[in-house]
Amino acid sequence: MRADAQRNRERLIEVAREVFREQGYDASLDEVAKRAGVGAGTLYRHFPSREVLLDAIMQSWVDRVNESADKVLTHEGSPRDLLLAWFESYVALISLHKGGPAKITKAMGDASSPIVTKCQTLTAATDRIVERLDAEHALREHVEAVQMARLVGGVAAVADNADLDQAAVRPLLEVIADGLLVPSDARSGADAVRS
Amino acid sequence: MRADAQRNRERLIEVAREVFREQGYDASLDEVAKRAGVGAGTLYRHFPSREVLLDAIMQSWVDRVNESADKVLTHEGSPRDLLLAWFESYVALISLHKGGPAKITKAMGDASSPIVTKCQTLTAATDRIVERLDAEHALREHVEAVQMARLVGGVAAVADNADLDQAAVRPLLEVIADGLLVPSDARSGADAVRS
DNA sequence: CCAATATACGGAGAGTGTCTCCGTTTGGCA
DNA sequence: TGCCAAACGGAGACACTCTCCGTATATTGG
Repeated sequence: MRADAQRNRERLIEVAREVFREQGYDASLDEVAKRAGVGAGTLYRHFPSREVLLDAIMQSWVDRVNESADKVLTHEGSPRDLLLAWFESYVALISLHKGGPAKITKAMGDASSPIVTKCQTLTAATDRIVERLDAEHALREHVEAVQMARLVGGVAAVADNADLDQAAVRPLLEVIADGLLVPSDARSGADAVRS
Repeated sequence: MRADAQRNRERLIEVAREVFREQGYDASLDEVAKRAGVGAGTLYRHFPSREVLLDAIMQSWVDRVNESADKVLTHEGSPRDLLLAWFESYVALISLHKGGPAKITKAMGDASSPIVTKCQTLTAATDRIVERLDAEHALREHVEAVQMARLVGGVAAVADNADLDQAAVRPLLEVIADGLLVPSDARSGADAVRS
């Protein structure tokens, strides 16, 4: 790739990240081009669609997802706390921009989406959490990472839509956690085994 | 109102319902006007915004909500079955059109939304279910209808986004139900009292 | 039945956003 | 330095929302 093309590409990503943060995923792409000081054609040559641009923006995001999962897994606490910690991370990660949760839950099931690899990262991270909890026999039977992702994605979508703050989201996540974990009295046995 | 105005208004609602069902809530309003055989001005005079038009479309929907709640409440079965029956009705009711769940969960918290009364209908219906289950001591403490609406709305939003079918939605609703209901062994006592 | 008039209609067009096409410019190599 | 493939830019076609105002018509009182 020619040096000027490389520069423009990077600048566009940088500016787009800024604009999307300010105005949400629906922001005008021409605005992005203008603010980056390039023509609309240049933007669309590098990023044929809004989705492809989003994909590029999210490169660094993949690292954050994995870091968050790592961090959550080092937590020493009850399975419920661990699960809730991951849920809160999850919501935060997909709610970086307005409209983010909808975008991501939509792409989740769509193999042809340009950001499908990003979603896989997220699912893989969720899977690590599921495996850990499964090893502790803390989860009910037949709990899959995809379902967990859908449930928490749903909460994030509602929170994003209705402008809920973290305090309002927490109880919703607790309900989901309680629905996924084996009831507490049954679990106390498993806890005892583990410690 | 003049007779022709009345006619146009009704025709617009009818056509809009059809177009929205076909193309989702983002369908072009000019398309609605054209298909109804009126000018764009006529449409916008009757319905200054897309939201107002949606509100008009949904008049009959209010009845359906209440009917569904009535029907669910006549169910003879476990609290879990009753709750799940309502959840499925709820999802169906807000998923009548593509984009519906997002629209409704968004309006849910927004007192200035033109369809706020419709949302209240939905919340009121959910409240009836909550009261019934509360009377049976089947719900955990501090469960509010709003939270329930958000959780199920979230699932509906995901399902709508990712094109999930009913079979895929069911387990998600079960998780939420299990998270809201008191664990089964604790509940058996309450059941005994009721029967 | 016929004005007179309030009421409603229609569609051109302004504003905004997406995306393409193609003439012009430029980076990189021989 | 000179060539040319690669990249640029922005005008403009197309789509959608919403407004404005000249035109048409339903209604009503005489």
